[in-house]
Amino acid sequence: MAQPKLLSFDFCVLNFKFYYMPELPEVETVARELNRKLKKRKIKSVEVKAPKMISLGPDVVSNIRKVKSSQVQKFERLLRNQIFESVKRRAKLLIFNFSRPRVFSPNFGKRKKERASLSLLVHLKMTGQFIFEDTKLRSQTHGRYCLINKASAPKELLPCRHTHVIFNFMDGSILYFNDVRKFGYLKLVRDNEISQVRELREFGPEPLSKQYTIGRFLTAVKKCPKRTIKSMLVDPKVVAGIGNIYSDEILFHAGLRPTRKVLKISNQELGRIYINIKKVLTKAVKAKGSSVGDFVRTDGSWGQMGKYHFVYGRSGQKCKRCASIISSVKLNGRTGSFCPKCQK
DNA sequence: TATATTGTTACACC
DNA sequence: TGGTGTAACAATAT
Repeated sequence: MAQPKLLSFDFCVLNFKFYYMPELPEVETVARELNRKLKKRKIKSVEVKAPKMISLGPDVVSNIRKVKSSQVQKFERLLRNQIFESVKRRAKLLIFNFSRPRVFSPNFGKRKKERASLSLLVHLKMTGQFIFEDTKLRSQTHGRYCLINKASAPKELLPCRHTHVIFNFMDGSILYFNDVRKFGYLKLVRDNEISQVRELREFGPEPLSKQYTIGRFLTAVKKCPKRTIKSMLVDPKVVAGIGNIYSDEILFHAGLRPTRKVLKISNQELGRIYINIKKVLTKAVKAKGSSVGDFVRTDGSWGQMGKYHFVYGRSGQKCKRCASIISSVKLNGRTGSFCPKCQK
């Protein structure tokens, strides 16, 4: 009887059902939540259980690269005593900033030893998730809950077999990083190295920024006249943060099929796509924020998030607008869904 | 066994 | 040569 009530308040879950891949709105939600929850918390210790998921320095990320145990130790050591300052998002990448640790030279603190502050870059890829566990909940329950999978078997003790990195805070609260597929990564860099991080350099513009104008959109798109519009929207170098789900939804609302070639799209149609990039993502950022909250309160009820989707994941079902059957195509190795009547 | 997924890379083709 | 597409890869639950 007491348990659902407990879960409804102190337990902050920041994750998504495994087939709702985190894209810009989901990562934005995670960033905002974590920013609020982690601000000024000091790390007591870090445990890395899956060395392949972490890396040090701005090097190119590779899932295959073996990380030596010394690097794991260094990763854990560098993060110890760090204080979370902020969590931000760039494309689908989470950027954690830590405050500069006060390190003094041996001569009685007269001279500060120069040391760059640290940033942690985290990509959730498909199934990465952060779960923050407050002190209050932990003192009130024996077990901890990990809603990592589906409604039929939602509860697992934390840490579970998919927990790969654990952040223990001074006040007893804990942040878990889980990833079923292990495609995600945590990359620790010094702030003076951050400009060398390749993925950050190569990201296209943020679609929700004021700087992302119709002009920028048109210029970028028209550079590749022979590509399909869908492949342009999901290309992080063209525009940041859009994946399979939102590209499908944007194209539905713009009324264009994903297979259309850029060359054969009119300026008016491109304008509709641009408008809907802003519209769909803005709506999703708002919706994700609230639906995640609902999800936590209902404990195991995963619904809510898909209710705004018109085409994604609805192949074979009726179009919500015209009742035609939603079709799908394979494009660049990904499934694209569209309504054959609403989208031309 | 086939499928789903992201982002990167290797390679074929025009 | 470079623009473009295709396939493979990482991992694992369904």
